Amino acid sequence: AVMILRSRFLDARRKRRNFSKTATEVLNEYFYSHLSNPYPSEEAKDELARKCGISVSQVSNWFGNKRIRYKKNIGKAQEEANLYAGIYTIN
Amino acid sequence: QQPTQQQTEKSNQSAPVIYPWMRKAHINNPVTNFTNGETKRARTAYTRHQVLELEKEFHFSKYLTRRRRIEIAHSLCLTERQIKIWFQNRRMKWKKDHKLPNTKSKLPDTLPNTTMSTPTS
DNA sequence: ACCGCCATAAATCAC
DNA sequence: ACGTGATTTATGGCG
Repeated sequence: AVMILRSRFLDARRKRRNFSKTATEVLNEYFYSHLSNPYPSEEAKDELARKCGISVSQVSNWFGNKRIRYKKNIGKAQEEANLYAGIYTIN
Repeated sequence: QQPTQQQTEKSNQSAPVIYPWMRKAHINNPVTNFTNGETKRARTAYTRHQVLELEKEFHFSKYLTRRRRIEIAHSLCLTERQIKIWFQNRRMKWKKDHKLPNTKSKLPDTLPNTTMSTPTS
């Protein structure tokens, strides 16, 4: 029983923190301005990671989560997030 | 029940655009969810015992022979495919954990010039 | 034909 | 309780 609790301590996600507001803003801006194909290239991920001060795999996690969670909504509060990209879909 | 509203409001131009990436993928062996009528993909969570054994085996060797894969599949009540995929995923995880988390500059060496301006940690 | 790598999906975990 | 970042099963493409 103790083993089980112990293993949870070692999990990395234990120490989860939210990204900074500016980081989230940068990521959202990219996401919504590429809504037709929100799959950043490796180079784009690199740059986003730099701008946001997070790792590339964190950028990948963010986009993975964002895509799935956007899909699960479609037309809910997603319209309101259109504040980000407006109507200029760069893709 | 008369939604006599066509929603011709100003916020009209936003939502309805559905791009191909938004369509569902991998909707096989679904689990019938009655309460909501939703059809979800089943993702079996392996038991602690299964993971423990797989983890032990991985520590022994990162790659499996066909023979070993069959043995493990039987002893853990998983399919060969599941074992194979578990090891693939585990290798990916190992790589992720094992590579240095910082300074991922893949610049080989042989810097063309010496204008390197203070890496500063 | 088969298997590994990789990016990704989707569900789920855990703070 | 929920939001969100991370992890765990699973797919498909390509080499």
